[in-house]
Amino acid sequence: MQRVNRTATIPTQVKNPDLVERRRRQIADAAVRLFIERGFHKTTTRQIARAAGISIGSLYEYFNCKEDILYLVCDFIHSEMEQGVTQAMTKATGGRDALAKVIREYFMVCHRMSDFILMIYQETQSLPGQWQKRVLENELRITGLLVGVLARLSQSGDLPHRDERSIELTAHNIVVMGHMWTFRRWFLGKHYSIEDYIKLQTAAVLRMCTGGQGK
Amino acid sequence: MQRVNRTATIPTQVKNPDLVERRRRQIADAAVRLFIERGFHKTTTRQIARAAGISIGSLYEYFNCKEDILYLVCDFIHSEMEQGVTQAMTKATGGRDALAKVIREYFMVCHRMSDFILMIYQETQSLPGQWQKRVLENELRITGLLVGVLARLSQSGDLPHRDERSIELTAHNIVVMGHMWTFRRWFLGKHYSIEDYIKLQTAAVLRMCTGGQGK
DNA sequence: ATTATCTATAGATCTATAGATAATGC
DNA sequence: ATTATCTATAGATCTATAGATAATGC
Repeated sequence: MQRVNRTATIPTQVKNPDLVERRRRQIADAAVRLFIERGFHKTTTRQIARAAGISIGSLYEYFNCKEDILYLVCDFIHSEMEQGVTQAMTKATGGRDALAKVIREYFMVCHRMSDFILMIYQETQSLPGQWQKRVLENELRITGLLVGVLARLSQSGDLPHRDERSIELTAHNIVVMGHMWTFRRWFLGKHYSIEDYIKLQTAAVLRMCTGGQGK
Repeated sequence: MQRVNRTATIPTQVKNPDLVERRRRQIADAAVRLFIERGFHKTTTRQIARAAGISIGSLYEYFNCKEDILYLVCDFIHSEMEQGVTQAMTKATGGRDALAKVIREYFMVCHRMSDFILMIYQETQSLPGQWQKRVLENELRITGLLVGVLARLSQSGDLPHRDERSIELTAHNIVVMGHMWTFRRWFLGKHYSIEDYIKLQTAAVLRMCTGGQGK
């Protein structure tokens, strides 16, 4: 696993690295719930400290500023997304319905992480430029996983051949369809179950991939 | 035209309605630029007043609170979107490539309004619940315009028949593909021109609509 | 004696308003 | 005399830190 210490980029006053990791996780877990509920700007550092069960003073031993917390939260979320998507990949090792399986697994990850994905859409802009960039890189890496699958299926003949750009854009489309379930949930959730959504969108993607040449 | 006074919902101390309309437009125009650049929360009411060329005191004669300004800004944006999309519709009155024309026009509207659409994605959550709901209704109304076109094309035989839900979801997909150009622009813009994007996505949507039965 | 944590608060904002002034219309 | 605008600021936060205290390890 890529168990890199994602926390390592953020400076701290505290010497014990295990403690740093533990406390930061604890703070991030408390913070993300507040960010989802009230948004980043309306959440105060005091509220985060209280929800994490530490003092405001301690909180600032583990982070330099409020934005640091948001960055770590985003990073944790992407890390979990990536893990989920990677796992989803393993369930699709070729065959006619390989793509359908991948889509199902990916959409289920989005469904499970709905609130978190939405928060990233809303709050990425609140990060300092340097870290905004990193968040976008994470986003791109996850899309890249999908590109990889499509390329393999295309090569193995389980999907019709299409040029590289077309494959890439299809991957973006699938990724965004998963996100769409989170940011249009206020509508979609009223009219479709997640199973309906998976079924209909999978059919649409398959037509999109195989259509126009009657395979 | 639906020249309802969209401003009418927000109370004001000022008696002259024309003046209210004019000043609010002036304030909203200044505010939206700041919101796009710095985000809603990092923009202060003083900055808005200064950019609009009035005093902070006057500003509060036309709005009760900062959130009011954001709401009006969102409403203006949706109003312009709707107008753009409605106009786009008129260019597609049937025939084989009717859908392609609609998609092109719609994507061009998104391209033109890129920054504004992105802002709505990011800041809708900053609105009070009551107004969040209205913004989502606006969003739905615009999607409804697309549903209408697809339904008509489906009925006239210019598109294969499909059930209602499938049509509805296709409309959402097209709408979101337009938005995707705005919120993935940091990546897409580096690899595709808007023309590339329109061409590839139109092909994808057409396969999605006509695929699987080789029409 | 070193490391981690806490309390208390400095300092910097920012929203929204009160009360004074200027502009407009009869 | 009514309506619109401005200046100046009350009042309420909120972030981040300084300095004091508690816990840990040798």
